[in-house]
Formats: sequence, structure tokens, C-alpha cells
Amino acid sequence: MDDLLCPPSSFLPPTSSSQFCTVGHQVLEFVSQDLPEQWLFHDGMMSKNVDGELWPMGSTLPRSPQLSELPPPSLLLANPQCHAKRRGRKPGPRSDGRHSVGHVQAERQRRDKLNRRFCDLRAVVPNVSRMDKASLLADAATYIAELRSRVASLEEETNKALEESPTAASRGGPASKFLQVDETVEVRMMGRDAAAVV
Amino acid sequence: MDDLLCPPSSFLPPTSSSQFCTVGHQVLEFVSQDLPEQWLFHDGMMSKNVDGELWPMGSTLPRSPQLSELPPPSLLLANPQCHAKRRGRKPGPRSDGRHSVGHVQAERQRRDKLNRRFCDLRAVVPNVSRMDKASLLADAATYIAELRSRVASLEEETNKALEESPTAASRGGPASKFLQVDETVEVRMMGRDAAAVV
DNA sequence: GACGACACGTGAAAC
DNA sequence: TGTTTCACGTGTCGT
Repeated sequence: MDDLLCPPSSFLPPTSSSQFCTVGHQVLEFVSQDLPEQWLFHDGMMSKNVDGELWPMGSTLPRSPQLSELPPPSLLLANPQCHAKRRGRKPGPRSDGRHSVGHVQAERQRRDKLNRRFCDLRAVVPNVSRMDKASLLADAATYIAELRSRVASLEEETNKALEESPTAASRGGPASKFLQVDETVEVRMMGRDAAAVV
Repeated sequence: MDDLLCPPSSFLPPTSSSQFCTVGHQVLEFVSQDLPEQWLFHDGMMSKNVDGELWPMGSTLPRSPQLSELPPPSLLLANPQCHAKRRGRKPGPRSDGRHSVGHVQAERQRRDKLNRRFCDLRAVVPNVSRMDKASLLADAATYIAELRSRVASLEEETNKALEESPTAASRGGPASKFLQVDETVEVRMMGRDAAAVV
């Protein structure tokens, strides 16, 4: 049942490892190489309607139909970036409406809002070393610090270059981007035998 | 016993609300203005030893003494940034060693590792609009995009200024090479954790 | 009391 | 095997 939501074309051999050898630059390359978890672009509301279909012994939670309205399967097949292999717990067989019916829904909504934010944070951070949430946060922090230091050095260099030739700023160049390679090469290991230049 | 870990000087009036007005810019100002939650710098291992002391009906979990070794109280008083008001659930009255004794510890360790990462992500992101985790992630993503666009514009400006006056490049800079970013950078592995750009 | 945000313990999958 | 990461439901606290 799981394979219906995640088409087999996006499935990978279980021997993952050692992909994306020299892909690097810093231009936000797409990250659709492996997908070990659900860390991909959250196209719309996707990770909402997972129970009742994914898990065979689904919970009988009365999900509100205007919120968890699952898209037609054609649209589902067009977007192979749902969570490939679910890791967590099953949606529990609870739902005895004792005193927390909408609470579990609200918590679920909050949870996958947070997961969406994780997804699009991962979309803007290159070189995410591992796929954990913790590593993503650490890489985001180091990337922000690195970007900030690069901005500082570039500002300093721009000031020096501009006081060298004050007329340079008013010209229109052919917009060829350059990347300063000293002091910010920073080869980062992505696995056992792969690296990426940031 | 609780007050020893969290000194009363860091306690807040219960009427929190409306902090972090316009503090921002982007220069990594310190964020020690209000502390509505535990989003502060995680000085060392602090959020580990919280149960059994904070909650009156604490769990009787046998925490390993070499991991949750709390620092001397003098160091604790010097750093008043523990979590002020705990929000979550109590550490459950379980701990019946049926089949998951170290599992709850491992999960707890993972949880506050993630919280530490949240803390030091929050340390490098300015303008954190609200104190939620979700807002922090969203602000981090937008801040990364903003920093990146600023780097791009600064690089373009630097290049224009440098190709206007080519004597600036041969100035006293320490071998500042420039590398065009459109062509592939070939990283060659020299060992297990070393690489060379050729 | 309802809503929002967190942390907790726990089952289950991946490594 | 054991370790690690994740999602789930739930209790609790503060608006």
C-alpha cells in the first residue's frame, strides 16, 4: 500500500552511499539523489494524509475532510517526493474520544508544519552532510556563519576596490559571476569517498 | 533544588509577552533580553539533568552518572541561561524496566541534542520573529536566502570593480585567485579526509 | 474551556 | 545483534 503513494521509480537500491561526487559550486543544486527520508520539497500538503492508507491497520481517526483532502492519484504520481519509507510509529489505534480528539490533529498539524520548515530549510542549505534533523540544523548554522564571514570579506574587498577605481560601480558588466577561491574553498566530506566544494 | 540550577535572577514574571520588538540588524547581537523559553545558548550540557529535580513527582530513571554529570554550581551561577519555565510533559512515572530502559535515555539525549542545535541556530539567525521552532526555521531559511543574494550581488560588484582596475588584483593580497563558477571544479581525493582542487 | 507550543515515553524502521 | 532516528499520541503549561 505504501508503494502506491511512492512510485517505484523513485525507489533506490538499498546500497545507498557514494552519490553526488563532485557536484558542488554553490548554486543550490537539487537534492533529489537519494531520498532516504522525507527531506524533500514539500509540494503542497502532502504529509497530512498518511494514515488510513499507508498503514494497513490505520487509525480510525475522523479526519476533517476539508483539511486532509487527499489529491487525486494522478497528482500523487506526478510528485515522487513524498516520504519514501516511513520511520516513526504507526498512527496509534487510539481515537477513543475521551478527552482529546482534536488535540491529536492539532499536534499532527504542528508536527508536519515543522517538518515542512525542515524541508525548505534543507532546500536552501547546501552540503547537508547527513540527513538527520540535528545535522541539518548544525549545517545550517555553520553555513550561515560562513556566509556571513564571506559577506564581510567581500564588503571589505569591494570597498578597497571601489576606492581604487571609483568609476567602476557605474558600469554595466556582462554579469559573469566569480567565486573567490582562496580562504573559502572548504572541501566538505559527504561520505566516505565524496566531497563537495562550497 | 531547582533554584540552584536555575537561579532566581533568571526567572521571569508570568506575564511574558511582547518581547524582541525590533532588535535585529544582522550582526549577531546577543539575545539575552527576555528568554521566554529555553532558546538560549546551551553552555555545555545543561538541559540534561532536569528531571528528578524540576518535577516534584520525578521519574526514578537511573541516569548514568558519567553522562549527566552536572557542573559545579559556581559555573552554573555564572551562566543563567537554562530553560526558565518548562513547558512539556512531566517525565513520566514509568521507568518500569520491562524492555525499554536505555531507550528513553537515548531518546532524551537525542531530543536535547536537537534542542541544542536549535539554540545555536537561533544564535546565528537575527530577527527571529517569534520563539517557536517553526518560526525559527522559517527565519533561518529566509535569512540564508537573503545572505546568499547579498553575496551574489557583492561578488558581481567586486568583479566589476576589479576588472575596471586590474592593478587591484596584483596588490598586496595573499594570492587571491579567482575562479569562474560555471566550470566544474574537480576535487581529487588525496586520502580519507583530504582533497585537492585541481 | 479551547488553542498553541513542548516535552515526554514508546513502537517501529533504518543503519 | 545493538544503536540511532523518527513519528505518534498524550500530558501539561501558558496564553
